[in-house]
Amino acid sequence: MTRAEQRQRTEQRIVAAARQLFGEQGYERTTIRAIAAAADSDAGLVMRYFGSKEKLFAQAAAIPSDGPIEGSPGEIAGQLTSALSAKLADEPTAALAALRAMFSHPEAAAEVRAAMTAQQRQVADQLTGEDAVRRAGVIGALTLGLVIGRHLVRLDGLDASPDELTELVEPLIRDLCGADGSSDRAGSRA
Amino acid sequence: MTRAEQRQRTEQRIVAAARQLFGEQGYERTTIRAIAAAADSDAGLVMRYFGSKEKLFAQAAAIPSDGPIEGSPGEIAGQLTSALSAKLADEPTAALAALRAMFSHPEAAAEVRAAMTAQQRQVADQLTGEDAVRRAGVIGALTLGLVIGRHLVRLDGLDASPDELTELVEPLIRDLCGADGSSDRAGSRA
DNA sequence: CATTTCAGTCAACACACGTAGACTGAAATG
DNA sequence: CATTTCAGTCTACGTGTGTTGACTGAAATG
Repeated sequence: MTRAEQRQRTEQRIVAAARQLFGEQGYERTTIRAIAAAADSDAGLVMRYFGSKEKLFAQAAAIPSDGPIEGSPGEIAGQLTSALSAKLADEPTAALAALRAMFSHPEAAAEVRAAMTAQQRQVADQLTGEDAVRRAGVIGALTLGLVIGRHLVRLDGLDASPDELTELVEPLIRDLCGADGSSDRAGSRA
Repeated sequence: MTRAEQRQRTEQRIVAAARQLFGEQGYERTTIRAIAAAADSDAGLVMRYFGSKEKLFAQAAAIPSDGPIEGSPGEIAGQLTSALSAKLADEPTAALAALRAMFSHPEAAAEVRAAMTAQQRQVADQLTGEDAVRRAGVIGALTLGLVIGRHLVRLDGLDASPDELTELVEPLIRDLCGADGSSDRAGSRA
């Protein structure tokens, strides 16, 4: 096995171990030594390859962005719903690491905020009404709550299949997008 | 000033400082020394009064429970909405400390899970339908996402007034409670 | 084959943390 | 007033951390 290959594999093992441990225990409780051990490697090597714990975290906890979101309110609702469904289906390890760490680690918080803000802005720009930003915010909050509630907190009832949950949530998202029959939305009681 | 008074005031200052710092920085990043300094006190004294960092945290991050939730689906929706509204209005410092810490501190996670599970069970017990637990879970996730999104992550759009947000969220909660006109709920597309 | 490069290992540093214990002076007690 | 109690302060210990740098042996290079 060539030297470059060997190095690449080791780096990958380290990043994978870091992702898992950061995701399970958060930033502060995860030590370089533990990561190195889990990757069958050495703390000094981790430092040499990634420079610092901070940089390793940044690399391990980068959040993959969802695709672009566009179209009519109904289409937007559909795209949001299926993006949510994907996040419920498998454990998004990298995102979980960022999510878990964000509450005690400002840089991780910025990462999550950036990822969510980008998506919300896409949504808000294409919804009509003066409260579009607010509605996009509630959609973001709902998504955030579901992902955290399912993967991190393991709330009662959120261990259902992704399909069962999506079925329940989809009408809410459609409502918030204003994708229902008439042109003005729900607030039937206000 | 009597000695008992003096002690009580000092303990209160310490708990208040602990609540704030735990809420701002999480469990691990908050040091006994920093708490003592913020309370104009001494680390050794904090130890003597509270025994350990762990015990101080438990006292500072105890989550006050909402009142009982009961009645028809419509009433339940109303109670949930006003409880949510309260959580959006002022910063629930103790709960924020627990919320922020829960992601890196297992004991805090248990605290939050217990508080939320208790409320969800109350709701699920009084809703009809086989998916009651799931619906209560989604309500919990929505609440969690809104509180975290507003106070911890400061998501776009969630900085609106509590009334504006409540107005937007209430129909969703009513829907999840099955409080709408007809007896079977939304899922018009399923 | 001789030399250089570099992945991997090991030991050690400086620092910050939770925690323990000795000490001081004023309030409580008789 | 003499004694005890105790709030508050200071110093120090042990431990675990991120990080550094020296060392080793095999792969790369000429």
